[in-house]
Amino acid sequence: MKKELITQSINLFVEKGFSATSIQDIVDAIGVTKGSFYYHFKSKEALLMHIHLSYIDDLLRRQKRILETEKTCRTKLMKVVEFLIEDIEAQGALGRIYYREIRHLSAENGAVIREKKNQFRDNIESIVADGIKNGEFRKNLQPKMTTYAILGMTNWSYQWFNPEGELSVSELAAIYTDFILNGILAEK
Amino acid sequence: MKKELITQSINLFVEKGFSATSIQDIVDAIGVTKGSFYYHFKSKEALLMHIHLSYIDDLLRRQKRILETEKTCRTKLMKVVEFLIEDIEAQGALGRIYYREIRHLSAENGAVIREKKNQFRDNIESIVADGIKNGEFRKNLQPKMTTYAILGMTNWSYQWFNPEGELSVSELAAIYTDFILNGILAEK
Amino acid sequence: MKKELITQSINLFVEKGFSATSIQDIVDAIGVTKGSFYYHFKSKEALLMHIHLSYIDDLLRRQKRILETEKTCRTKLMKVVEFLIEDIEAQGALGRIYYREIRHLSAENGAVIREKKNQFRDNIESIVADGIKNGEFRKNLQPKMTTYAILGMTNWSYQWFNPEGELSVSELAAIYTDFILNGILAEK
Amino acid sequence: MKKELITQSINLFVEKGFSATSIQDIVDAIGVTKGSFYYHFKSKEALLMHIHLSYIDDLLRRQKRILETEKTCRTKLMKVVEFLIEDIEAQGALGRIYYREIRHLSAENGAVIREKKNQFRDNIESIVADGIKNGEFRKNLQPKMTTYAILGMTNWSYQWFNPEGELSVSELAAIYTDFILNGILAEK
DNA sequence: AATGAATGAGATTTCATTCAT
DNA sequence: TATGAATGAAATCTCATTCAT
Repeated sequence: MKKELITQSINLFVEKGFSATSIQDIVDAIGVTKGSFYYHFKSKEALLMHIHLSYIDDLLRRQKRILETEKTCRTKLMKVVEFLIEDIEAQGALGRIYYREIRHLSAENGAVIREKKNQFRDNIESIVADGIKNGEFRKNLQPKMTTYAILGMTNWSYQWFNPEGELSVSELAAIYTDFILNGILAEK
Repeated sequence: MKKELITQSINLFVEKGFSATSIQDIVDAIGVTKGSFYYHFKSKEALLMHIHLSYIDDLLRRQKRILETEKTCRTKLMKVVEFLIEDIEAQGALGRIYYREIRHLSAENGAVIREKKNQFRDNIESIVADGIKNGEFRKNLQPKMTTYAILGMTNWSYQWFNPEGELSVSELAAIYTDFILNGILAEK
Repeated sequence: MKKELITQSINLFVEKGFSATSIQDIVDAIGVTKGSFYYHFKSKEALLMHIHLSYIDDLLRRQKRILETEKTCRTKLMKVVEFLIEDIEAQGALGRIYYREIRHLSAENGAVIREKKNQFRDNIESIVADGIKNGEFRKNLQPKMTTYAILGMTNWSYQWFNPEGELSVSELAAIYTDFILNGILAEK
Repeated sequence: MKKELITQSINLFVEKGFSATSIQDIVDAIGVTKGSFYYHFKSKEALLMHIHLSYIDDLLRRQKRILETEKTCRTKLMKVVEFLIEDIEAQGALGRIYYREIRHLSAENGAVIREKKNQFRDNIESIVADGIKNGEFRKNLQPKMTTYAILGMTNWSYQWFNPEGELSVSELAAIYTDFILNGILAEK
C-alpha cells in the first residue's frame, strides 16, 4: 500500500506537478483515505523526499557499476548515456519529477539530494577529463561544460521522448551517442 | 505597475514555482494589495499566459530575423544557439518559467503556446534537414532527434548556468557550438 | 467585526477551553466564514495573544493608577484587591482565560505575557513589603508568599463567583479584604 | 503498564493540557502503541476520569481521617490546609490537572466529580461554621466565602509553588496557616 | 496483552477571486 | 486605479478510535 501510494503519486506529480497534486488526489487514485496516507508518510514533502532519494540512489548505484566494469572512457561515457536514456522506458516519470520538483523539498532535504546529484555529475566529468588526458577525446574540450551539454541532452529527453513512438529507447540512445561523439559536421 | 507585477511574479515563479506562489506573495513583493492585481489581470493564469506569450513571440521574432539574414545552414544554426544561450543573461528567469510552468495554463492557452513552441522547433529542424541535404551536415543525422539534442543542451543550460560565474554567456555559446559541430572524439 | 470575533471567542474559550474551541465554532457564533477570521488574525494563537495582551495591559494600567493615587499601603492593597474582584463583573470571562490558557501561547508570546504578569505581582509584593517596613502590616510576614496568598484568593474567585448570585461583587470584595486584614481568629 | 500510562499522561496533561495531548503523545512517552492504550482504557476521557476519581477519593479519605482525629475547629482546619499544601510535593501535577481539566469530562462523569468536590468543600465550610459558633473564629465571618478564600489560596499554590525552591512545603504551610488565622494587619 | 494498519471526522490554514467604496 | 473586507472551496494535517492478527 505504501508502494501503491508512491506509484500513484509519481504519476500524478508528473501529470500535474507536486504543488498542484493534493493528498486527496493521491488517495482517491487508489481508493483509500487521507488518514492512511499520513500513517505511511509524515508529510507530503516526506513522500517527495522518499521518491527523490530512492531515485538518485538507484542512479548512483548503476553508475558505479558501469565505472567499475567498463575499460575505456569512451565506453564508460556511452554506457552511462545509454542507461540514462533507456531508463526513460522504465522510470521516465520518476526522472521528470526528479528534475522538476527539487525546489519543493525543505532546505535540508534539498541539500542532501543536490549533493548526490552533484556526485553523479562529477563522476561523468571525471570520465570526460580522463578521456581528454589519455587522448580518447579532443584536447580542447572543457570537461565541466561538456558534461553539462551531455546531461542536458539526455535529461531533456525525459520531457518529450515517447518510448511507444516511432523510435525505441535503444535507437534514441544510439543516435544520441553518435551525436555526442561525432557532432554534426560533415567530414572534410 | 503592470510591468512591476510581471517582473516580480517572474522572480517568484522562478524561485518557488507557479503553484506555490500566491497572489499575496506577488503583491507583497511590490507593496500593493490584491485588488490591484485583479485590476491588471483577469486571473493568475492570465498573468502566466501573458508571460508565456510575450516570451515565445519574442523568441520567434528573433529566430525569424536570423533565418532571413544568415546564408548557410551552419551559421543559421549557430546564430540560433548563440542567441538562446546569450539570452540567459537578459531573460534567464523567463526561460526557466517557460519550460516548467506550461502545465498550469488552461487547455486552450496551453495549446496556443505549444503550437508556437513547435513552430520554433520545426524551424530548427528545417535548418538541420536543409544542411544535411546540401552537404553541410553529416548524411546519417536524423533531423528531428538532432534538433531535440541541440535544444536539450541549450534549454538545460537555463537551469544551471550562472552568467556571473567564471564563464560569460558568449564563452559558453562558443563551447556549445563547437560541441555541436564536432562532437568529442579526437580526430583520427 | 474584529471586535465581535474577540468577544465571541472569549465566551467560547471560557466555556470549552482554547484547544477545544475550533475556528469553526467561533465564526459560526457570529455567522461569518473562516476566511474572514484569517483576514483579521494571522492564526488562532494570534487571537489568543491579542486577548492576553489587552487584558494584562489593562490590569497594569489600572494598578498603576491606584499606586499613584492612594496614600497608605493598606488602602493601596485594598483598592487593588477590590478592583480585581469587582472586575469579575465586567471581565470575569477574560480573567478565566488569562489564568488558564497561557500555555497555548508560543514560547515567545508566553514569555511576554509572563513578564507582564510578574510585574503585576511584583508591584503587589512591593506594597506588602513597604507596609511591613512602615508598621502597617505585621513584622513577621513574608512579602512574596503573602502576595501569592492574596492573589490566589482573588484569582480563584474568578472560577466560582457568580456576580448574579446572592452576593454582589462589592460585598465579596468587602469580605475578602476583611479576611486579608484580620484573618479568622477571634480576638483575645 | 496501566500505571505507567497514567503517570506519563499526568505529566503530559500538566505540560500541554488534556486537549492538546494526543494518545500518540502518551504512548510515545512510554514506547508502546496506541492499540495498547485502548486495551487498558476505553477512551481518552475514561483515563481522565480515572485520574480525577482516584485523586478526589484520596483527598476525601484523608480529610475524613483528620475530621475524626482532631478535636478543635482550629486544628481541624489547619491540618486540612497543611495536608493540601504538603501534597504539592507528592501529587502537585495531579492537583493541577484536577482543577483545570474537569471540563473535558462528559456531563455524567463531570457531575460525579463535582459532587465529590462539593462534599470536600462543604466539609471545610462546616469546620468554619462550627468554629464561629463555638467562638474559636470571629463572629462576623461568612463561612462559605471564607472557605472559598482558604481554598483559593491553597489551590492556587499548586500553580506556582516549586517544592524544590527556597521554601519547603511545610514552611509554606506554616506561613499560610498563620496568614489565615491572623491576617496581615499589625496588632493595635 | 499488544501491534500495525486503516478510517473518518474535523482541525487549522491558504488562497484565488469578488466587490463595494 | 487602488483598497480592504469578505467568501468559499480546498489544502495539509491531526487524532480518537477500531479491528484483525
